[in-house]
Amino acid sequence: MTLYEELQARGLIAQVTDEEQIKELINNGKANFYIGFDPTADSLHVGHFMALSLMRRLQFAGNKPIVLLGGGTAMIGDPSGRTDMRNMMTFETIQQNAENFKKQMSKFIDFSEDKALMVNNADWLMDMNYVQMLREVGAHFSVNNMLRAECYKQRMERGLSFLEFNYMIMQSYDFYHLYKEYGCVMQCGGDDQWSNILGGTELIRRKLGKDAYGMTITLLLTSDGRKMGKTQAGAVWLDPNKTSPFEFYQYWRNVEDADVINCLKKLTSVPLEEIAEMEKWQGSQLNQAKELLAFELTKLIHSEEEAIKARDTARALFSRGDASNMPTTELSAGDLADGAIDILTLLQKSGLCPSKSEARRAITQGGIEANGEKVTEFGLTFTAQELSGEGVVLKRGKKNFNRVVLK
RNA sequence: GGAGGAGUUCCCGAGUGGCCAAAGGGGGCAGACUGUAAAUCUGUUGUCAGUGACUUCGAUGGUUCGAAUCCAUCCUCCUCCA
Repeated sequence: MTLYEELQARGLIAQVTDEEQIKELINNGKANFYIGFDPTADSLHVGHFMALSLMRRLQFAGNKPIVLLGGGTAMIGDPSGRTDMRNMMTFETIQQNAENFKKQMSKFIDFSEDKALMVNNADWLMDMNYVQMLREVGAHFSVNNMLRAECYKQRMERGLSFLEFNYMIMQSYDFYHLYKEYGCVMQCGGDDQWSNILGGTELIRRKLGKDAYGMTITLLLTSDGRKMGKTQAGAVWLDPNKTSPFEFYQYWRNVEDADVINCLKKLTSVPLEEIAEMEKWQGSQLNQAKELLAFELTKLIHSEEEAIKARDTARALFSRGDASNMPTTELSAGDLADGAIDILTLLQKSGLCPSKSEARRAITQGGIEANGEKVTEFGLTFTAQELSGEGVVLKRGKKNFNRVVLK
């Protein structure tokens, strides 16, 4: 099975500009390609992971990836797929975010021996001269055409600033720049990037008379059409300080039945034959598939060691209700009043409940357990002694655990 | 630049002087049922304190015993005209 066929079989390819040429390029490891990431947050999240894993697959087949950090484009803000305007970010924040991205990416992409490249478009976009830019690049864009692009269409009703309108031009210029500087002939990205990518291939053709290619990957959606990787608390981050390996593991362990197979195909490297086997599974047997998904992804993002810890903890928690690696909150002596602490404060400090009022409600509804016993009174307190050593294991609902230990 | 309209609690969306911490829906959380799934049903959903207090309806001032609701100024967004 060729690389292209595999990508197709996994359902990763959304749109391509020229199928034959792209097959030829990537199957033979001849492509210099790039994917852009705008550093608009301080960590990568699951959405970026799709693109990174595509990059890995292509690199594995001998193609050379170029990671483009959008230090410059983040100053504009991509309107694609957004219904509202982005907040403007300062240059300092963006550069800091870019640094974080860099660190996280080097875990997935092999940058050694010139096997991959990382560039930042701030290096060429920030010093751009407006008039020069308009004459060299702006002249090649038709506003009529741009307005027809899906990403702008959606915004025509809600409002679109001139700033954001220029995003496509910036991204197109990036592609043109990389083509000239590094011989980058292909751009990949999420399917929401399709029109921006076409802008680039078009610009290259008009200015240089050369062909360049584009390929988009499907967005990871749930069976009912929502974006995956979002929780109530926000995105699922790849940074262990923002989303702990255990939480990360649990997110995937808890995906709906209808989504497991799709996730396995798109996100993991589990062989397609194995996945095909699992597709026949029914009912509770799917839990094994979910466990595999969670394990594989945690291993990939964090490490095998973390994945094992998370899996063992989860298994222990859901079968016996105790384990060593669940999220832990450390208290200091200063948190206690008269050598003890009440359950409401404890729930709040552990992060299981955002406020004492909510802690109260949770207890009223019978949703709180401490060391395996249902809590029924607000007045329950724990002494320093009870909190030392193994500490106290709090449980909210069925799946939220936290151990509180006095340091 | 001119003429209108709108900004309500996580989201949508009622509320036009006291009965409003604010209808209804969505989402979230919890309980029951389950497979750490979905669907369904029930409860709950500003904060702090055990029947009460405090903060909230774009912002700031004002009128009033009393305002999300009235007035003034400002900010933001939308529609139409230029």
